[in-house]
Amino acid sequence: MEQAIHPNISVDCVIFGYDFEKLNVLLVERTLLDESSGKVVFSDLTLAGNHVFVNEDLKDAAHRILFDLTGIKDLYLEQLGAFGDPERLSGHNDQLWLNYLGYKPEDRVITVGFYALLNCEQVKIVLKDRTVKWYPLTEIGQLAYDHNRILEAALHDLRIKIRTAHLAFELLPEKFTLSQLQKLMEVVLGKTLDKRNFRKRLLKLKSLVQLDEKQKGVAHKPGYLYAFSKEKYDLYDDQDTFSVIM
Amino acid sequence: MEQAIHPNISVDCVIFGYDFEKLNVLLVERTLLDESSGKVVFSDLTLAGNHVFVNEDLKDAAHRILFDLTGIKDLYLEQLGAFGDPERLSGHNDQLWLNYLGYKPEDRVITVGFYALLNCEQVKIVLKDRTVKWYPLTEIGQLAYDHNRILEAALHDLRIKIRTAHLAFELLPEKFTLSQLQKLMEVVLGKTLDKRNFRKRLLKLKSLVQLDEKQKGVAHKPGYLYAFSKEKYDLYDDQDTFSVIM
DNA sequence: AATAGTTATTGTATATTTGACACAAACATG
DNA sequence: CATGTTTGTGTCAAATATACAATAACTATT
Repeated sequence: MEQAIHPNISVDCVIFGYDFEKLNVLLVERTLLDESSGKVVFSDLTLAGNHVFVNEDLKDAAHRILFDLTGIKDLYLEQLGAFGDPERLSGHNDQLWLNYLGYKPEDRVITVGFYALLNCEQVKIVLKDRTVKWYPLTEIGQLAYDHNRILEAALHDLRIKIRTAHLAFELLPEKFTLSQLQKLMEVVLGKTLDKRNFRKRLLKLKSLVQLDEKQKGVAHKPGYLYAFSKEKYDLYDDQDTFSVIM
Repeated sequence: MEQAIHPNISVDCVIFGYDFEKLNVLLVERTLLDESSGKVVFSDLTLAGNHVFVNEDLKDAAHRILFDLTGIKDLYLEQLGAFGDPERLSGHNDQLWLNYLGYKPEDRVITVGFYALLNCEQVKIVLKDRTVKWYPLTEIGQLAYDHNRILEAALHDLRIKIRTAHLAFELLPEKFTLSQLQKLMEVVLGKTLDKRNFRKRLLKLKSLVQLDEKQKGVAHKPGYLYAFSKEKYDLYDDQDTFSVIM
């Protein structure tokens, strides 16, 4: 792989992490220090992103960025589209930062947005040379560049696509209870669902298989564990999808 | 607007045109002549596309390309995403053509796909310096570059989004009959629909208004004309959308 | 002027899906 | 063993989806 950086094309990833409570997004701190005084000029947050290499496929670049941050190789990745407003890097802090990194601040950069889905349990080592943390979706304020727009687009797409059933499984561990799945849908869709009706529908999904195993160590009646069967999903394809869940 | 061409970023548009019979796509002929003999080296078809200007918004670039080809300014435009396979321009003919146009064939170009919708009646002057023609969707063979992939993505997106009601109106003239609308849905969705049930559902749409006018000059009972009301659509917003049509 | 050809318009009965709702069983804890 | 907590399950009414056919309105032809 050619390692030269392409000056005009970048990739930004909205990394959604679910912790059984809420949706979080992995954000990277961007802190500029004054070179002489060492004082903080500004400090804010960005999505995980970087320029692509000149001979690198866009999706490969996204996977590379995800791997560097989470150590996971095969994350679910969905492209959101290109963001190419000529003014997208023209914020004051953005210009200072690009200059600091050695880019030409006036260069046109279009970015391709992706989003990734994972369960927070999956990612242990989040630390690197820069501070990277989970932020609850509901508490995210203003981000660098046009990253709020990208986040918005990602959330919009997630809310639509999660109805196609298999997306939800990316946000859960391998084995999960129906209640955990329901809670996830409630968090993402932003509304509560009826337990009995939810189960009735879910059990129609051929790709959702009940295991011979129950939850352990919980102070209540343990639920059966379920898993997503990729084989059955591939088999039944689109019958097993779309608006199965509401 | 800065007129310098950006060497690394292009825009390609899938222009869908409906002619009350079938879906068509506007394609551009790409014919390379041997400079000395004048013989045709190859001749094939491409989507409507071009490089963006360095300070031009992506959507603006798409509109510019559409205007140059159709003379229409306000076409419905939807972004499909970025296509960035490093090998996307490496076909034999593609390399010859890029060289002929004066680009560096080895340059990395990512393209952003869009699709536009219009009724074939809307566009009169299709001629320019290069041959541009409507091709029935079902008869399109192999296109240049990765344009078959872009076309596929556009069609997929169109089939999903047309269920959100207002897309269909872009493919019809201002006034249309319910049968014309039904035929359009049948063509796009690729299946026949029950007339009575179709009408029952459609008439629930608040944004679809019946005019005091009937079809004229047809050799059968004339149908009422209908129109799409953008005002009512904006008013009722998402109640008026999604899976109203099946 | 009558007829043939074509498409528009409309309703009902049946099957299917959705939505609301409550209680006993199973585990951990103290 | 009593308490707290979550699981797992069925029915009925309402809404929605589907299948289906006969008459009306126009043009073209004779």
